[in-house]
Amino acid sequence: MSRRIKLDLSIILQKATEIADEQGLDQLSIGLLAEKLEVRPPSLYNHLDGLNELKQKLAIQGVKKLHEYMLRAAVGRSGDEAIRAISQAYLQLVRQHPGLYDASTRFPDANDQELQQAQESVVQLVLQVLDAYHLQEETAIHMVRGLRSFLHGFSSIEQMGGFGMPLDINKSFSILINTFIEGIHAATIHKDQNMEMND
Amino acid sequence: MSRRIKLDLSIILQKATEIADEQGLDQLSIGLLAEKLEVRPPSLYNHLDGLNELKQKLAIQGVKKLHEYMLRAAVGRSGDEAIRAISQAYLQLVRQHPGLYDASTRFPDANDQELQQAQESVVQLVLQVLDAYHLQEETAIHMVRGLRSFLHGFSSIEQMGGFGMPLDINKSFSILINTFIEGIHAATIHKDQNMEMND
DNA sequence: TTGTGAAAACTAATTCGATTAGTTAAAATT
DNA sequence: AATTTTAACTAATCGAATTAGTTTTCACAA
Repeated sequence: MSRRIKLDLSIILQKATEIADEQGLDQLSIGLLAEKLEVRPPSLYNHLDGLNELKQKLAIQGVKKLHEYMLRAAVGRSGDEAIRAISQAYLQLVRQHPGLYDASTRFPDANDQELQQAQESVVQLVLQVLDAYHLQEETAIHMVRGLRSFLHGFSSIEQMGGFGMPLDINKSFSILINTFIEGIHAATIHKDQNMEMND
Repeated sequence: MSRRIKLDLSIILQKATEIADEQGLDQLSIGLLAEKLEVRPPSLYNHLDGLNELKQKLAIQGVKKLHEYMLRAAVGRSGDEAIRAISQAYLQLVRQHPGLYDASTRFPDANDQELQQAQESVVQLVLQVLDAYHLQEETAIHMVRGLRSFLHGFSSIEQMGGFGMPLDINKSFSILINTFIEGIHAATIHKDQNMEMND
């Protein structure tokens, strides 16, 4: 007989991702995961330190995949078009990997180097897109926060089934992104003009 | 000797709220709650059906309190000022009752009448505030979704310590709310050209 | 080919939190 | 004062995560 089963961290993460995305992150348990992998629960401990660490790894995967989606969307685009594209990519990531995304917002290990680096990549990508507007540095950061807040809020609420009204959700999304884009235009104060805002 | 302890659903909810707000919703357990109430865990089952029901009750409290905060903020205000006020109230609620708010987004029982009614109240309140802009009906709903998304996103990210850059968070918030308000103004299409405007 | 060591599976046992069953004490009501 | 009800309690069960300790398989060197 060959070895009962051939496990591997990446196989484990893949199956865990499937469970989290399909059944919800809270349904992900060592027991269920072991069952799907046709292995006894303790076997998983040869590859990871426990459920919590597993979720943290998923969190990292989630942010990396988010960056991947957004990067792909941003390639070859700039300005308003780029903002629309990365926003759609964000929403798409959350729709396609709700469990992974959930992990990335609920189990981020603030001390993890890899996670921080992935998060930083996302922020940098958005800042780069905003570069086209020549905003003041601080303003650009405020806008990144705004876009991120909106995207996280919108997709989270959609995931929890929170939009009750019978009105097309995708339409809301694109209208609101456009609204935000107008806001950026309004906030545009060229660096070259170098205005000082003190308060 | 008098009865060992005097329990009561409202006392239980109050203590549970304290724990959830101070230590995080995930730290709330029957065991810890019983300990804080100086009672044995099983005693709590005389007053509620379990941990899950408890969290659902907290969710309801959370939405009710959110409405309460926003309503108080909206009184006597209208237009842009009202939007700023209810937005600040939202953020304040999340800051003062992170656990309660968390419960309301993570454990809403979609079938609960009381919860639905409380949520509906919040939506109605915001719609009422937006009335001042005489938006098209659909547009108004899109804007409610936008404001809600932003507020939920911003406060959630703040709670998880997600704003890493060293830039004042309150300033971001007020700038972004103003940006959103400009967006509403831009979206303003009068339902009825004969209606009087506020600004 | 065979023996050995490491990796990674396994079984068995522990722990901890939630929950249920069944008992008893206090309070309220007649 | 007796009885009924409420709400505490103890004891027991259950399920999930984890740890301990054992055994199987595989890679590789003699």
